[in-house]
Amino acid sequence: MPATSANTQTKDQIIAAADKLIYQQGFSQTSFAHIAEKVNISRGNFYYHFKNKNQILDATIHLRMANTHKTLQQWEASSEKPQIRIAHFIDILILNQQDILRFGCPVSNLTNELTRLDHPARENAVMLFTLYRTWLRRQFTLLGFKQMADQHALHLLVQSQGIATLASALKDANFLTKEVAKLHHWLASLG
Amino acid sequence: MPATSANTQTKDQIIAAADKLIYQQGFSQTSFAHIAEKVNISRGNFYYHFKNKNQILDATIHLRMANTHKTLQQWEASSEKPQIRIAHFIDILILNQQDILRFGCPVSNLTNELTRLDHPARENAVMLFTLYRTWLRRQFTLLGFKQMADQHALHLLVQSQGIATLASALKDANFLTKEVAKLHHWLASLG
DNA sequence: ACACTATTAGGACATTTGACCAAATTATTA
DNA sequence: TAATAATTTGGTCAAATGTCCTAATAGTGT
Repeated sequence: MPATSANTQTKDQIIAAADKLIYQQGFSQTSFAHIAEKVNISRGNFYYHFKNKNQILDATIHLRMANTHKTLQQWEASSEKPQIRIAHFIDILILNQQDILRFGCPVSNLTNELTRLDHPARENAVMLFTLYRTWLRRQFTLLGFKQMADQHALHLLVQSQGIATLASALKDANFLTKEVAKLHHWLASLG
Repeated sequence: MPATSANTQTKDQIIAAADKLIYQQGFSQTSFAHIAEKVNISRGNFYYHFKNKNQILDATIHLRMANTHKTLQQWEASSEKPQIRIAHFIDILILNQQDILRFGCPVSNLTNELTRLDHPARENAVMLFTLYRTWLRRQFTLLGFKQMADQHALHLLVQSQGIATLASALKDANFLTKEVAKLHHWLASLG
């Protein structure tokens, strides 16, 4: 069976599988055996692409940061109106409804785990929060807010975190839908 | 070295240590070796008091349920005014500030982990949420709310979860304090 | 065809884990 | 004190884990 071609093929597949498994099971619970099974490679192969398990975690976080950056740019390009852009953020709760109900929020999950592990990569995980916070703050600034921009950004982060946590714990899709509607109303009442 | 006396001495110590370690490190990351070190017993001793690791988890959850029940009763006895009772709930974010900043909320942490582990004890962990929800709903009912009582209860749970998550991720005690003040204002504006 | 590099496979290793057990120790009761 | 029960110890076991290493294989350029 010939290798399919590209240089980073296997490496990217490992990162993609790690990304998904870390979200679903957590970093500690995600073993090389699990990833190897998903990607169909041998365990020993990892150490050609990565120095150790922590480097896979780093690569995963960098992948998430890149994806987040891309998403934020798409939202920015989707409209000139900050309200519409911000609405996209609220809607990720709906877009990822299934996953959120099953596993919760990937950002807070990883941050929380790395915090409790006292893991050096914690800072990078927190940066995913900061990415959203900074972007939201900018949108609220464009909306005309000055001092309140950051508070509004944090408000949205608090709400989405609380909603995701409760919806996942109660496994209540209806609750999630209604809370998202509330958030949209709040956003509309601002402009 | 003679055993100190009481029958459930060691068993209770195990559960207490497990409770703390599970909060700080998570259930999976809490090993018998960890607990044994804290309680100063041998690893083999566990299987005299518990059938397996899951039974320690069960005991821990039951301990938390008992403690929560006791706390709710104390809040109820603290005042005739539901607002004051509810205020106690809000204040646990301040009371447990240190721990929350370091480890997050113990209820959602455990529920989230057990959910992602597909662990049978998940249902019991969720019951800790339900305990607070039901109690808060009753207080809001006493406050005069009927249909909205449960929504208000969920609102408080969402807020406290979001605040705890963000405060822990950002490690920002000031943010936590301010958000708690907001919650108190919201509560005052209801009555 | 040949040599050289990139990639992968598979095994070995030490460590940790939950689990189990028999022997030793302590406490209780007759 | 002697006998019985309650409790604790320390060791063993198999499975899983991250890490490391060497040999095999695939790909590339001469």
